[in-house]
Amino acid sequence: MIYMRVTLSDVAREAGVSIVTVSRVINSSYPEKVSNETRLKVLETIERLNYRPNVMARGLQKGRTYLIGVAIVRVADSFFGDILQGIHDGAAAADLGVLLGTRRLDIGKDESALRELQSRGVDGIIYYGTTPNPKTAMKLVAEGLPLVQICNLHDHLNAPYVMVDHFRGAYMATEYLLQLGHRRIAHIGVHGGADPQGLQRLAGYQAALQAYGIEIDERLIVAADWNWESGYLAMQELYRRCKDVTAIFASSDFAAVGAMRACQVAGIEIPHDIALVGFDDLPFSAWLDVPLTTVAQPKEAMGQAAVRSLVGLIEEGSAPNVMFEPQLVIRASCGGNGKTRESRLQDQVSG
Amino acid sequence: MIYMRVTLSDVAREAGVSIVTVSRVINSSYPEKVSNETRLKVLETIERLNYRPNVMARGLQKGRTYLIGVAIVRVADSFFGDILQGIHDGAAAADLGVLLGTRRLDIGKDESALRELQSRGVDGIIYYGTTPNPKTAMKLVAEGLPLVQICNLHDHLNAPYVMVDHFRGAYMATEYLLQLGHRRIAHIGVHGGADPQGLQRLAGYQAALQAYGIEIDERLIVAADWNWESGYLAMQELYRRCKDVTAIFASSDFAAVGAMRACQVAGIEIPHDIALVGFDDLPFSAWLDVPLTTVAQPKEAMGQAAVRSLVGLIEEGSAPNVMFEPQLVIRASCGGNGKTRESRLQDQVSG
DNA sequence: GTGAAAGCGCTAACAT
DNA sequence: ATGTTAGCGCTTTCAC
Repeated sequence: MIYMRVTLSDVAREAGVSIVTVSRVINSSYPEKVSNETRLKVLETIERLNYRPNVMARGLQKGRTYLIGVAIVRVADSFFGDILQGIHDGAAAADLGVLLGTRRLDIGKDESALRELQSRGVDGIIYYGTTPNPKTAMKLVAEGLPLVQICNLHDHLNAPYVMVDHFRGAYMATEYLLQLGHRRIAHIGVHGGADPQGLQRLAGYQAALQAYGIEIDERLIVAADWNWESGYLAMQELYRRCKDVTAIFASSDFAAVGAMRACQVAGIEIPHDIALVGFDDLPFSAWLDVPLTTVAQPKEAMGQAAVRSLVGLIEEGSAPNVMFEPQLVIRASCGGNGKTRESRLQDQVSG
Repeated sequence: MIYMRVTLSDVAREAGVSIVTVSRVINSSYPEKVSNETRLKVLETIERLNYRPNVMARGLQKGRTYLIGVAIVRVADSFFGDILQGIHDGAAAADLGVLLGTRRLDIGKDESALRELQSRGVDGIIYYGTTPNPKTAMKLVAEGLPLVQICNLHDHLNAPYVMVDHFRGAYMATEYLLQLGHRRIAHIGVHGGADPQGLQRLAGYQAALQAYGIEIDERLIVAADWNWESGYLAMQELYRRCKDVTAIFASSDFAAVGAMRACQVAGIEIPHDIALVGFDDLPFSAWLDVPLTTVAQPKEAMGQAAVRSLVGLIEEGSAPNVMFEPQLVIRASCGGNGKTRESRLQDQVSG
């Protein structure tokens, strides 16, 4: 069977009125411009024919598609999944559709994803950049396409952003370790030039150390990536470099878990031998054998905020930047007064 | 600045040709119907003006949107994330856009998500149902909207499906435990009537036991949900019921991890005291303290297959059902010859 | 080879 | 209160 949609004119014909009248009934923008009798007749016909307005056709006329595009690295990822969920919920609330424009983690693949979204006529784009120099995004902004940056901030991109204060989050994590008495604190992080947020977290780590009068030891800073494996390898590298480390701030929970495993294998006990703090508060972090102390980002809230900003940009032409406060979630991986998973679960179950 | 797209007629005017000619240049369907000179001139103009075709307008004319809708429960989930990634990649390869139609886990919320997608004029829908009686989906199929079911199979829904053989996967998991010598094998699973796949996994578990001449003990079957907490609670319940269990087949890795934690807290050691098998092979399962033996589904491949099926359905009017084979991934949670995480990682790193 | 005209489903502006 | 006309950006006849 061929799929033929019911259109306005079908309804009009069936109801014995003109197309415009039906349109008026549908669009409440005409409160009392249709007689009650006609309105009822039309509504009945719509119901009977199972009519659904064609959003695309409406969009063509209005110059809007009521679609927003999301340009993120990939969706199969705990972190982006939460962000995307927030975006979706926010969009649903604003009657906007969400169009995926993912590209694989390859740096520089922004181009095609963004152009693709533009070509589909999205009203605006939520952009998670992975390039230090986001050329295509800048071009689109220059062309006037509403775009908001999420999580990552690009200096040269003239678009509002929604993100968490990475510097402050890293500072908080490091300071927490310092206050616990640690002095040899290592950092496993992402420092590729392409990742603004990784650099900000590094800077926060360094600033905290300096604030406590501790000299920065480059040997304690190990590069990793946003995944488990790299955290594992980074931990091995770190241990190769120096054995006197008592604490680690990892700039993502992925890396932290990888490091945890490397410790386990090497017979290093967490938190007894080494204290560990992560970043992001990913869903599994609370369910590890040693629940992870970490810096949480309000991921879903950020997704929703990004939609609100984008709507502002589309409709008012401007939107403020939104900076969320990170929050230190203290669990067991630094020992001390941290809550254990067990007590947390009791809270959860009883609460 | 207002965002005004460059249109065909802009290009035509600039290039001094008609709109149709430009359209012909764009659509390679007219191989040699345009003189080389004109073609070059037009292409140059397109480049200069940075023209991008308006996919929506094209769709309006063609009666297609080149958009497919994805109706899944939620995106912020390791499982759905992978599926969605597969769908996205498959769609990108077929030049299709992916529109999100998520609804929260509430049963019966299918309705609005599906209608919303229909209203946006998607060419077809990939559907993960959560209702035993998917009324809206059935109505859409009856109306002729191409729809393929993913992961879950609804008996009364006349639409092709792409999924893994849940029964067989559960059978394999249980048989593995049986071959390891276990006889008191419990099952933590999802048996709500709304979840076809949970029931199939239960059936596979039961069939394996029966094949080995073991009577089914209802006390060993505990209901859970697709999350950690419920696995944790289910394990506690199970242990309350009987203490002689030597193995557990959990019908999702989420539940398995929850059970693992409950064991840890209760001082039960895995795999020494109890062997554990999960289902789904979620990303974190390999990174647990005791890496989880589990039944893997080819999630991304299934997403891609679903797109191919949907394209077939849209373009040919039919598509075959696709049933993937589950695969038992043996790690450490059942002891014995299972690979440890450590050896796995060596493979990974060296390979 | 190229262009003019019609129309996809809808809404806005202007009648009546 | 209802209808007529025009046009959103594009593709598809059908002429030239």
